[in-house]
Amino acid sequence: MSAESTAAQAGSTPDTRATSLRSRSGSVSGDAPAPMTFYGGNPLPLHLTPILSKTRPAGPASEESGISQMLQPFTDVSTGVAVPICVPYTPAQWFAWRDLRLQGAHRARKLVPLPNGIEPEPSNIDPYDADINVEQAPLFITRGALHDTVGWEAQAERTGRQNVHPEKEEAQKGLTMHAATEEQWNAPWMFDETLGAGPASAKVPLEGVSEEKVAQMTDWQLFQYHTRAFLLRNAYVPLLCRAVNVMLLTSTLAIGIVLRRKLRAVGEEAAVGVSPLLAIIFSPPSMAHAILQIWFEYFSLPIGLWKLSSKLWYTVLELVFVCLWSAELALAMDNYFTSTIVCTASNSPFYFIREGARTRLEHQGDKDTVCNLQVALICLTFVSVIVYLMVFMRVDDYERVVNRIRQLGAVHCEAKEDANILLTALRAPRRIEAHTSEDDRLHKPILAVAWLDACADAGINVDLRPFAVYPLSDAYSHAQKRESFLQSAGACVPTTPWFKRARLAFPQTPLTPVVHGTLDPPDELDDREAWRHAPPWTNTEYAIFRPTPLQSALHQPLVDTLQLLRQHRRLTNDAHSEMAYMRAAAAVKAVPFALEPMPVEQLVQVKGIGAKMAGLIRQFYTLGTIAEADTIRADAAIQTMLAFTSLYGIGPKLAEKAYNEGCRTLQDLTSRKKTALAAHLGPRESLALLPDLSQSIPREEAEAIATHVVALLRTFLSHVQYTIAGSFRRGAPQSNDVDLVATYDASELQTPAQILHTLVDVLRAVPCITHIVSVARRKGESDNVHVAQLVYRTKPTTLHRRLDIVMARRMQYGAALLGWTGSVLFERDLRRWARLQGFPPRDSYGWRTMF
DNA sequence: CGGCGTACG
DNA sequence: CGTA
DNA sequence: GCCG
Repeated sequence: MSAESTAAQAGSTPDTRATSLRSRSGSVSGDAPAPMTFYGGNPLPLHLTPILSKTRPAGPASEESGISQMLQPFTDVSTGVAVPICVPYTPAQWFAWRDLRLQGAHRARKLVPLPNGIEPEPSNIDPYDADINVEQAPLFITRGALHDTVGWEAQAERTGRQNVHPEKEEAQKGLTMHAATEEQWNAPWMFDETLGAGPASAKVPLEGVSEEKVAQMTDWQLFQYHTRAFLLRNAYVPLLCRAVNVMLLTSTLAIGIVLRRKLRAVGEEAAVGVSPLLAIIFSPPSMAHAILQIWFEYFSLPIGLWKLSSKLWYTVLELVFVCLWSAELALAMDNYFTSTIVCTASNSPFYFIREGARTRLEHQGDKDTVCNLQVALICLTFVSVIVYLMVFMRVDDYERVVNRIRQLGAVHCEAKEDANILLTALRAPRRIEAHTSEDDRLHKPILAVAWLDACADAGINVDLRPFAVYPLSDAYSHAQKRESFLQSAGACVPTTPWFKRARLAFPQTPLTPVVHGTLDPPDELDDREAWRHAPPWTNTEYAIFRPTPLQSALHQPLVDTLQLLRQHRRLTNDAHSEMAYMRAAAAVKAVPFALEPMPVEQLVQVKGIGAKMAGLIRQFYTLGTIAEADTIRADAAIQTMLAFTSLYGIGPKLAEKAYNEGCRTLQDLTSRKKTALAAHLGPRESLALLPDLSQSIPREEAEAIATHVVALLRTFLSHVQYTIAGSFRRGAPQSNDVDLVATYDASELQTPAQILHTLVDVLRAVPCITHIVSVARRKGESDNVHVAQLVYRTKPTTLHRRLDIVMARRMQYGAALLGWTGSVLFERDLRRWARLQGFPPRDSYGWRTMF
């Protein structure tokens, strides 16, 4: 909603609006704004909630890498009721808690060793690290700690393995393609932006195999390897095949001529029938055909890209030659056995006396020559037929490839523009260049078809580098610096999942204990008491039981890669797979020891990491990357759709739809019809706001916004208490939106919805909001928590900010705080666990349904 | 092999 | 279907 | 895609 219409609806003239703007701007923080007469409020002194002011003392926020989320009691000041809730904490508090715990203040727990593989090693481990050392604290049986966090009365004593806890919202910066400050932030996604691709001029490396591996190979393996590599990569292999074909035809022609001349010389033209003549007739067109095929192979459009009818005609032509040469073969054989010069021996079953069987060939040697030539003709014709049939098999191969693509769940695109990977039988770089755009070559891996088979055999997305028939961009090639098993599979097709082999190379290595955050104890350790009950890292299925750092000190790159895969699953509407990746990423992020040296068997023991994830993790630490992630990064369609979803109201479905309708830039989206999905923030406005909204908000500004809004709230409402929730509350140094959870005096008669509406009216009148994305409707009194989604901006010179204001009744304040602190995974696991415990369903804030 | 968070616009 |  |  524009400022003008807002002002008009508020009934103020432009002049008074300007005045009010000026007078407010000076009082954003600190002194309360002048009471607005028509609301008759009673402003209260401002005070910040402890969460932000205590856990985030002065200092550069970016240096923080502490644990961000734990279950902790939170006392409702007004009622004195303990409302345990998760709060963020810093490395300082983490160490403080650990100290307390070592002093025996922590709750009792029983250690259960991991089933196998990880034996406690009598090491000189710093006892201070003991509880985050997997060797000593892999699994726990603890008392459930959650019941008391949400006001459920019953405390079920529960045993459960606990572990993995994560967070989910954090720096997904790597996925934000368009930074508003950059030029052309709305430009379509480009491969080289993502991958830093250079000109594809490098030679395709033939080997991915280390010298040691080669040295270990037997001669036969070496031969096989080189043969495969040759057939797969050499540009002249098709030419060679055709050359062999032409040579065969030439020989056939020559033999036909020789035979014919020889017989003609003795007046016995019909001695071996007409097969030599036919050979002479068939050969020239066949050679022309072969040359035509060479031309097709090296100069024309690839057959795979032909129109269907052209392919059919091409096939028919092949068929014609198959027929001709089959006929010639049959005839030549018949002529041989029924020849009047009797080539067969008298003891052969094919021998029989023919009427007038005789020969004018004067010498037995001449007769033998003729017979041998006829045999040669038969053989050559036979081979020719086989060669033609092989061509047919190639045609069949195309169908096979298409089927295989379907089997693998991939999509076969008729138009190569739609594809993100190009498969080809072509080998000649020139020719590949001739039939792909530079765009294609830069953006899309061009692979031999064998890659498909490798993927099918291995059951995973196999490293595509060894199958490239055209130089890949740097991003694909750089990881080759690391030696890998995938590469030792090289150009050949792996027949077993690669991780089965990889196991051999990763003997069990001692685990190195590592601690989160900085090792230097912080200077001041306040709030010791508050962290008394913080749990150590535990191997649990539920995120809610585990402390999780905002960023993993050990695995952040891996976490980011898994998150990328998660995004891909989201865009491809695979919700459950997406969740698995979210869980896995979160699990990895929370793990306080290095996963890099661990073999698959141990990785799998981490809850949330299964066979596939373990394989991917091994792949990541072996190759330096995950093959599928590279594919995704190079996938223009995915990246484009990802950018689309950065608009408010555009999710996976709409992004896909728009992409299929031809949209390639964010601008394209706005020109689409029927796009206004979100109530007051359609694609057009969302796009206009994106440069602002994609910029992250520093904590200081979040506090300023909260202070300002609450000041306005207090002009008409008493006993306001508030907290900045969301990722800020989890310790994030910056975020993309501000979640403000507020509550008020329990004796107040107005409903949260009414208050919210009043507040929004005030905000509009100020004006400090530009858009109202949605506001709760005025409903019955039973609505205890309501939400307003706004776009906040004080003056035209500042950035637009997404602001969610949550208004909760006092009874729901703690629950609302918990609900709005997140992360998403935390919320889901909280509910999952609660349901498992048999807690009755309550609503999101503790009343009707479950959390 | 079933289930995977939940409410609301 | 999108968002929190 | 993982877990029970």
